[in-house]
Amino acid sequence: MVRIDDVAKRAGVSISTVSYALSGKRPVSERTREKIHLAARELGYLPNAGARMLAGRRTHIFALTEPFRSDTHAPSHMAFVLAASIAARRHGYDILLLTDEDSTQGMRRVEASGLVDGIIVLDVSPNDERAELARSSHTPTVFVGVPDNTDGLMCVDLDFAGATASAVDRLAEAGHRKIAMLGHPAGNYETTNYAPRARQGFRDRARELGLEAYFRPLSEAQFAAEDAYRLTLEFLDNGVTGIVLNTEERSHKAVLDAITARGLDVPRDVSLVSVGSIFDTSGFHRAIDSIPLVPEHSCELALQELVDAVEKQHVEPGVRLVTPEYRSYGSVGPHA
Amino acid sequence: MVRIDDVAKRAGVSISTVSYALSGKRPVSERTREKIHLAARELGYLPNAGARMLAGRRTHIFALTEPFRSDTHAPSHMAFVLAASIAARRHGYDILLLTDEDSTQGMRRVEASGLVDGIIVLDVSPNDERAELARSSHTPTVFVGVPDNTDGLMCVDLDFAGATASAVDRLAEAGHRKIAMLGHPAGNYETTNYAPRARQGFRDRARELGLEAYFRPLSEAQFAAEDAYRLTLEFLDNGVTGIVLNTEERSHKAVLDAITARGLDVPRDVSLVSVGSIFDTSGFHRAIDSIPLVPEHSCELALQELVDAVEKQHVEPGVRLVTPEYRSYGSVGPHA
DNA sequence: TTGAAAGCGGTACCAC
DNA sequence: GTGGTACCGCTTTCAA
Repeated sequence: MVRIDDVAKRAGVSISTVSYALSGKRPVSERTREKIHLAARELGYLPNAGARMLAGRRTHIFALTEPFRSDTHAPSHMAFVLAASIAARRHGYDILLLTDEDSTQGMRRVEASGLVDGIIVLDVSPNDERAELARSSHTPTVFVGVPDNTDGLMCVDLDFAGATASAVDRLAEAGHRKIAMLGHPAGNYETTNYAPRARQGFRDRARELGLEAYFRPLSEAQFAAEDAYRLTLEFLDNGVTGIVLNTEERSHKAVLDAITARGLDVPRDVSLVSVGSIFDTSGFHRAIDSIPLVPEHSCELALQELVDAVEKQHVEPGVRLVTPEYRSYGSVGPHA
Repeated sequence: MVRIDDVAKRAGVSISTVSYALSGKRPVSERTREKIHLAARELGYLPNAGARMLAGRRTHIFALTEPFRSDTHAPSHMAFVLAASIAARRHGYDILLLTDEDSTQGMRRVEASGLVDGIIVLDVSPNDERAELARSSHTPTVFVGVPDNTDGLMCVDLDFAGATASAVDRLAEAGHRKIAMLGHPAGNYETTNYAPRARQGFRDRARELGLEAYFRPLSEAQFAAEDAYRLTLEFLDNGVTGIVLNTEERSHKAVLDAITARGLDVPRDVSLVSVGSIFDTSGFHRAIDSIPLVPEHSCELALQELVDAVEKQHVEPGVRLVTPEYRSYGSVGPHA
């Protein structure tokens, strides 16, 4: 194993100068800096992780806690893990997976052993037990998602209310006066925080604009697509001309099928906007405008917060909402 | 932070005795052992990770490299990551995620910095570049999957050939003489190692038993289900009475649909065995016998190998195949 | 059966 | 701008 002394010797300087030259924590003359970097590169030197942790009180590792529940949607979940990991690497941190059945146990463990500099919490539920733990922890922690009680917590999430609101805006601009929203399975309005926020944004903005607006949740997951089909037919038969979708992928297809079944066309007769989807809505037979949930955005912001907290040694609690981004694929047209 | 001196003080012994009592690397009298464990528990003591790495030359962390390719099947992938992580924890190790675009880069990094005690390689391709790296590495590495050249490598995988062979056995025992196998998309027979092995086991055993046997791959993923439907009809029309499935979930449904479409019944007219599936085949409308790919089995075996190599400081190269396990759900019946 | 003390390989303070 | 060195908290050898 190549040690810092090896680099120092080869560059003809002291080990402290090597340390400073590589960390940049103290000015070093251009010439020595180059010599040192060259030597380090030639030797393939990387500081020993353990020594760095011990002496520097910094591990350059973040823990990622993610309870794998039975209802976990694997593709979304993976996208978030991957996005978090990539964002972390960009800041020079590695990700340690915390998969203990009891998620608080893993957090306690890494905290007590000083294994990580910070913790990223995924898959946040409204009354998440990890919230309380984070409050009493000395390890900076960021939530990707929003629990009910956010006191003293750093949270990052998509602005779901803003997203549905701007979907309503878009439909209103196009002249639609009677709109509807298809939501998640009803249970999600109890077990998640984002579903109600999305609904709220829809209702509030529709009221502000004086639109006639209907909201319908789906029933449980396995029947969601059938539900979406049936409810869409209902909407259409009631003269709805703009629909906001906040559902999983299969229901999107079902909605398109229902519209076709009535002999109608998007966007000629009906306009569609998908909100908070993590999949690609431009790939459907009929591409659908989207205000997507982009894991990369949420995670990048979360990591910035976390790195800041770690390196400034001071956490700034608060909920940061990612600004929704409208992606136009031509599924919204003027009201006939 | 609670340090070892705190525990030593509270237990009234020296720090070396605490270290030995907790690691068990040296006999300690029953009485002191108890005192020390009590003190440690009361104080919530866990050894500092950095200090342990530095002094003990062991990090208790394994790296997990998993290139996320576009064709990655998220649910399977997640199941393997989770299984690996759980198996690792059971052995007292944590998992560090390596998601660099260039997978060898991450491996080099953790090796040079001594961040991990070992490496787990997932999603192995036939000519995996990580194989060469593992050979020249001093960090013990285990492959979950089998590359073409396994010289000097530790590999673990399901015995796919054995699995299809025993599926053939089961059909032969039930009196079927004309059987068929539905395989993966054709490309997988070039880009993966397990697909050809499964095909091989099917062909060889059928030949040994003198059965009339047909093998058909599917076309690319998005048309797989349609293919499966069509090919199944062909099989049935040609008098095939036993079918081995080595495909993803949707094609299983398509096969069942095709059988129904011909007015036939499982297992009265046709017998079915699924091989190497990672999903639950007992949940279909018609439950299907299965010789599954169980991530927990592969990962548990892989972790045992890796832990052994790390703790005995000696790797024992070789390919360990997990013995297939036949799960009977009543989809195989006697040949009419 | 137990204790004292020498490292492990860096970081960062203090001098110059 | 650069170098010497006292830690960081644990493991493990050596001695008792």
